[in-house]
Amino acid sequence: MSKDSPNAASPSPARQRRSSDQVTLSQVAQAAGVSPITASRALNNPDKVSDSARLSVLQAVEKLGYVPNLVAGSLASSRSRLIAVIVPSLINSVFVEVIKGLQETLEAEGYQILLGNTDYDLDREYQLVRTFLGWSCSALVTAGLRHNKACHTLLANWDHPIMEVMELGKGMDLNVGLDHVAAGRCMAGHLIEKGYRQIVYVGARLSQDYRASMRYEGHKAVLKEKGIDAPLLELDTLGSLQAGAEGLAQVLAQYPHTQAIHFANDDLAAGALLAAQRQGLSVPGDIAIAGFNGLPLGQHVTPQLTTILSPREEMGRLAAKELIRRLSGKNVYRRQHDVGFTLQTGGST
Amino acid sequence: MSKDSPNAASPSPARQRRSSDQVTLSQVAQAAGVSPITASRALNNPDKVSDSARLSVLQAVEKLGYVPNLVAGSLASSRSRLIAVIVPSLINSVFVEVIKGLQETLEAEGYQILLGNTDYDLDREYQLVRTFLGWSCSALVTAGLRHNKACHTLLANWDHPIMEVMELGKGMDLNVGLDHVAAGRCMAGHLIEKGYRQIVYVGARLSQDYRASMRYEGHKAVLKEKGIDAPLLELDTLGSLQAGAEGLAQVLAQYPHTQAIHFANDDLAAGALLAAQRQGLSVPGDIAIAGFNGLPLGQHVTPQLTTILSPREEMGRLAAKELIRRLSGKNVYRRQHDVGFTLQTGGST
DNA sequence: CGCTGTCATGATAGCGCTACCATTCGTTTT
DNA sequence: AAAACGAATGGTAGCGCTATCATGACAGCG
Repeated sequence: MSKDSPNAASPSPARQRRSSDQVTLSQVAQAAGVSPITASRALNNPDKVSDSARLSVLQAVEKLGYVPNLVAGSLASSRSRLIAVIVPSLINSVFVEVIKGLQETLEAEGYQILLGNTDYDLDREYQLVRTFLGWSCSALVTAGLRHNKACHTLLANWDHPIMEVMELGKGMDLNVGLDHVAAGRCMAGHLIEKGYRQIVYVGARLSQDYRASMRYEGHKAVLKEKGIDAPLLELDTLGSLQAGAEGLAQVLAQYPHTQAIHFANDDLAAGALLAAQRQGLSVPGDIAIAGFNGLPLGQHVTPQLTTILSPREEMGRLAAKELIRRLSGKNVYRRQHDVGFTLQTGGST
Repeated sequence: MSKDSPNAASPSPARQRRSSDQVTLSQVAQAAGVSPITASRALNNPDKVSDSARLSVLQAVEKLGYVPNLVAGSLASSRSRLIAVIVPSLINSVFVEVIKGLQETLEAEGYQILLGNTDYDLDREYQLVRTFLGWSCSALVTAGLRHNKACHTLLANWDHPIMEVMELGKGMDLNVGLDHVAAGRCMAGHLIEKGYRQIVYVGARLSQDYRASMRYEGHKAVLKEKGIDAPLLELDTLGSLQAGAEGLAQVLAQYPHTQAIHFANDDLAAGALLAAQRQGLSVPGDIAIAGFNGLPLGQHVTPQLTTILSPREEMGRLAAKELIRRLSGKNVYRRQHDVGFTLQTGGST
């Protein structure tokens, strides 16, 4: 269906634009017998117009099936009610849960989410940020505090709220997250306390998932304090149940005396636990297993997985609330929010 | 004085707009010594300008740190390179995987995703569609073929591609999905073939997740053909491991002679399987369990879960490719794509 | 040598909406 | 009664970009 309407043979219309048959605000205004600007106010600042004007505008909207052109509105007002959200991965359910928390809160306030996925690539992040700034987003949410140089300068000169989530630290603007080093310390402390001494930390793609390596730092520090070695095994695949199973196998091969494995996340840990089960290994008798994140799965396997519960949806919701507060003019409540974490001990350690 | 630059101290500037300090294309053009329209072409239709012009424009862009204002561009061209994606849930990983497939394909072509979540509410979907149309999206992707009346008329009058995914049928425009009734038949057939006769179908919120109830229809039809009763148990919570465990308990209570349970999805099925394990029930000896989706988890539990594998990322990728084809002018390849499904038999049946 | 065709570039005029003043009118204040 | 005020409304001028047409330069061609 090609949409060429220039059938009327007007000899010299000078210039012609494709007439987008769309209903415009002016048409609504005309139908309602008011000026366009009043119609605009009736829709966007209802309390700035009289009841009668508002009513007739709303009726005209209904009658004509008017759909506001948000692009034009944004250009005119340089406000878009779009929020850019940039995450490193959609496979990892952790980020999806944060998005979920963001979304339910932001949508309720009339904001839309522009979603970007960097696949753990900071250059990709920069490109996404550039694009999103071009949409005059009202704010930007990004996972993590690390950005490349270009991205950093771009954001530093941007005069809208920036929210960095997931980890805690000195960010560019607003920050909601948790202390991953502390989380690593916490779990390592737990394992020590349980009497384990031969403990291997297993992560996947640590250079990308640098938050997992921050947890390893915490883990290592605790073991160091006790004079214990902290071997690290890095898998080359992304975190998954499958990878966890492989991690278990590699640990057993490389460090046969291992008593406990501290996995970088629950996907790995659960994968290892289920694999151990298949192989007839006793957990924690033969090997203890711990994870991170507190995924539901961990509570349904036998034994239950010892893990650290991170409040992911809550993180999204809190981030959204802070952004909304900021966007409504109320300036800065707190720049940094520690959402904390909870050690959840299960039978697996 | 033809144009008054905003910094010149004109005593009575009559009207003043907040001068958005942002670098504009005109400034770039000026710095490059070309007209704005040439600068525009240099960025958007590089092969329409001379090499020298293109080069100087690109240098000016770099030097001034120009970020194109996509809002203005979209208004002028009524093309936005935004794709609206509307899903009913983000908790259900199935939709996230479709989004992932869409995204990796669309982003590569320079499209951005505007994400909306209906929470299985068709009125909410209508609101989202309205908003998204206001952004002059280039296309819209929505999960499912069912919409409310208002949404339907709105979309029917919209002259951009509409892609309905997940299920298969007569859609508004393009459609990529699978036949859920057939999938239900397939699994029921498998269970029958395995010799089970007392089979309960367990779903969660079937009025919302109507695709699950389509699978039930298929399931029921097969049993009917064999003259077997097809009891249905509907859970009131959303699909989750926890709900699956509860489903198992309820089935055992209400239908003590049950030999097999056909769950609406793998979350439920895996939850039941793990629960059975905790309770010392033998699967499939005491009870057989089947699911739908082919989540990785199903392959890691013992016994492996019998399920139906649906190509979710593939569905997203295919949908994106079809959209891109359509958006590039190449008209309609095929309006409807059946991505199919695969029965994956595991030890659980 | 004029005629047409192609290429690179530019001038102009919006896209549909809202910010910014200006105006009107009825009501309050001094 | 005059002045001051606030509420409702409207006129105008853009927001920053691109579609459309117009132009000039130069090549090919009868």
